[in-house]
Amino acid sequence: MKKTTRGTNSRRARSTSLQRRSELTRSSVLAAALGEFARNGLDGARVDRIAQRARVNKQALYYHFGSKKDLFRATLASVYADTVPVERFRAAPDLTPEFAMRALINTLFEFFRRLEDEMAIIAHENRHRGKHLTPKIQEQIRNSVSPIIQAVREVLVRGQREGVFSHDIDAVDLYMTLVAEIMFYFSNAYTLSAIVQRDLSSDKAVEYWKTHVANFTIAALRPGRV
Amino acid sequence: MKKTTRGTNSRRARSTSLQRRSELTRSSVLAAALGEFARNGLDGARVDRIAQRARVNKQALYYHFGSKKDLFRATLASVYADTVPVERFRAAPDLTPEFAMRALINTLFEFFRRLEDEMAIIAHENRHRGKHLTPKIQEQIRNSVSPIIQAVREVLVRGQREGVFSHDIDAVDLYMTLVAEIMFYFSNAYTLSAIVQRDLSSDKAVEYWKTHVANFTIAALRPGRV
Amino acid sequence: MKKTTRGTNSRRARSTSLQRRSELTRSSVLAAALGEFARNGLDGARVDRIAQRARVNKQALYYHFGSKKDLFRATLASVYADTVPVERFRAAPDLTPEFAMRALINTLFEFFRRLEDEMAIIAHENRHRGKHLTPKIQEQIRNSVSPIIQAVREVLVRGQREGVFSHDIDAVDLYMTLVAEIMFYFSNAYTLSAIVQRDLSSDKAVEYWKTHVANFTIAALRPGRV
Amino acid sequence: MKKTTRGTNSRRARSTSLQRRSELTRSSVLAAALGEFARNGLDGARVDRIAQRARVNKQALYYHFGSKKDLFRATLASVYADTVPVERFRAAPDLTPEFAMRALINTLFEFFRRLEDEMAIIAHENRHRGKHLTPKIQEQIRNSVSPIIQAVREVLVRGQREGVFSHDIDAVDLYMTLVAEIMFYFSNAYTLSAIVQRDLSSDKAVEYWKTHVANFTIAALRPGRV
DNA sequence: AATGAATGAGTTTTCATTCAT
DNA sequence: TATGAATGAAAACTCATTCAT
Repeated sequence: MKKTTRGTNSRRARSTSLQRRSELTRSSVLAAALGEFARNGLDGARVDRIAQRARVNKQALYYHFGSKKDLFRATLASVYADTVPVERFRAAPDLTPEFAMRALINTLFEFFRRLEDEMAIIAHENRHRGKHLTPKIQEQIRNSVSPIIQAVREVLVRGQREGVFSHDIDAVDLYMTLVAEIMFYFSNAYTLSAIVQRDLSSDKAVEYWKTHVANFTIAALRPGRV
Repeated sequence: MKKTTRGTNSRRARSTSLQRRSELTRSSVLAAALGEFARNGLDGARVDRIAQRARVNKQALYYHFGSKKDLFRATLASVYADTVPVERFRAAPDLTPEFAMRALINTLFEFFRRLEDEMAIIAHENRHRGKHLTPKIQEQIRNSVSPIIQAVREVLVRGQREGVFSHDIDAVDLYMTLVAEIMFYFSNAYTLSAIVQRDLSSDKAVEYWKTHVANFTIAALRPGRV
Repeated sequence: MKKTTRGTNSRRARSTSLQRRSELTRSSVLAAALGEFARNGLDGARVDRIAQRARVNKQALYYHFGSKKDLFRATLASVYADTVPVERFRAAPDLTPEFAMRALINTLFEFFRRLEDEMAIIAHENRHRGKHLTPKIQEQIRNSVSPIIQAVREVLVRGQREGVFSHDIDAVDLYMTLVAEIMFYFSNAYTLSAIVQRDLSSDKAVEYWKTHVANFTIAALRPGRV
Repeated sequence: MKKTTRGTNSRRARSTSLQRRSELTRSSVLAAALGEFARNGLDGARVDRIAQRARVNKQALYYHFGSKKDLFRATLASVYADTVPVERFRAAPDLTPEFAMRALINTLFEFFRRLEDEMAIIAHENRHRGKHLTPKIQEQIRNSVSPIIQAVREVLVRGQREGVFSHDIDAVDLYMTLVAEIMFYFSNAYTLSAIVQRDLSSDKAVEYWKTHVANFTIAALRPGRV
């Protein structure tokens, strides 16, 4: 950027960089806040630490976000705003429904696996009984989730149409079921590990659970009397 | 799991002369701590509030538990120490395996439904990455969970023996699957509500999900090629 | 004791042992308090710790001494009450005055060297500007110190009479001078060690200082013009 | 050694814009801490009282010093960091060695007489068995003390060269001897007063002891067989 | 006289937030 | 805007002392 704007008058160069700077500040604060809130919760999080991690001054943080609680709200919103790469959930239409479903489950696993911090924030918010869920954020949640539900629905409907999936199941229910089995695994890894006495965060363990979920789901979807 | 300080009331101070007094204090502090930690987490919890709710002097709390962190540890342990009502999970042997499984799922729902605070504590501990899980507590977890796993195993094995359940599934995996679908529902009610735009905590909604889980599970367990 | 009183009626045996017990309690509390107050001062000392070290119940401590401050006062008094073994300071009359003086200095060194705790208490009291020095304690101080001063005086006077010590020095001044050089060494060992960069508490270092003090004193006492 | 916040007063906040503010806060806290720790020791000192005396917010104290213990360490360091007025210890070369020595002793008396608080801090640290003596502080001690030792050495050597002082004495030993007799007097004034039944802090009493110390020292330094 | 538990009044420390430059 | 310093309110924790058995 510097190279291309070299030569233009200094005032413009400065105002541009200020805008950019502001955005950079916001986003680096949000990134830092995500990690801090995820690990420590709203109360355990330290404003100083967020500012330090974001490499911005504390005052800048207050300037942009107003207060710690507001920053938490903004972070919560950003969790749903940023993170869904829609295209990843487009099921390949050339696969059989069963394999498309397995592929989708695989994608969901990989997707959630990287959202440790986001899941922690969401869990936290639920423990706060949705106190910070403004209508706007609720809408963001729906927007964010809908492409995933849509992807589930597409595969499900195709399977039903082709007669390989049961008609007795609803797409949203299936979505919730899948997310339950995936998120539960990742968010409860530590206490579950005590039960099964294995490290559930290892690649091998994750792969095992992924296969189980896929098999279980496919089995449940087979048509037949229920 | 909730403390039932049955009987002793007015005459308590005099009649429970011995070290009972100590136990009463301990248990009422633990009960208060459970609620406070569940709602607010380790950092958000207030020692004053716990003491107040427990109707004990704040310093009694320190006398018995040493520090806030230690109290959290003790609370976590108590979550698993309070005995699971084993008999509730004894499947009636006169039911068909399918109905026994449905009955078991029903029991699990009712069981977890009352453990809001306990689930929150466990969620907190997972967010803390198991920092407070001492070996002793880990053992308590296993002891606490094993009768439930055992109940799941019994029904599963009976169904497999009678040829109505698939042999492709492991009892522990099934246990985890069921708990995932149940606990996830209760712990994520608020953000999930934003998605489906319904109040998921109503009896009707819980009943709906319970039926879904049962149907889904039974379907998955049908024998046949996978 | 038990053996000799065996056979006497139980009441007497008990009352005797109670008296004894009381005295034992008092003295073991005082001994524990001495160490605790010496190491930690009045404010830093912990009543719990004193009771624990004395292996008595806290209530016993309060029963016998009333309060922490009173216990400190009692400890301060005991410092001066217990500790001077008069006979040790009787100078051997067959030594020359110079050797008698060296012997006396040696005795003083050995005497103070074992009084680390007592010196700390005294230092503490001085920092408190003598706040706890009741008239009674002041008298105890004089009683306790006077045999030492007397011993110094005897050797000094004998030397003066025999013409080997100067007449220009007062016995009390000499006593204070000696005590200054000895107590200062022991009570400031840690900061002095930083200056001379040696461990002043080693036997060798103490011996060196003892010799210096003796030489210096003897030299100062030689008769001659001042 | 006492802080003299000279000059700045009303305009202080505005005129000392830069990091001077910080330094002023630090130094006024240190000055207040010196008095409080001297009088009450580490445990007896009250952070509130220090902040109040320093006329700063209590939290400013934590901002600058971290904790009570660290403040004690800083205070201890400051005791030795405040520069010894070297020039005061330069002996006038036109005096005879004997008079130079008397002058030096006089200077030492006047010097230590004003260091009541500093001596108390040092006494506390010794009672703490040098627990807070970091290597850095140890070096500060040496640096602080060395000009005094040097002054003692100069007078001693000159006297030895001129044949009026004995060669049998070491400069550091002489320094320690003098400091012992001076500091001991001031730090033990209260218990010593009980012994001699006089008020040792009066000017007259100090003068008497000063003369005694000088006479005793000069006498000890006379050359001759030891 | 002995003991575990309780208590109240402090004391240190923390932390979000704001000021002044 | 950026920064170091300041601040007030609250939080955790401590400790001498007393109670009840």
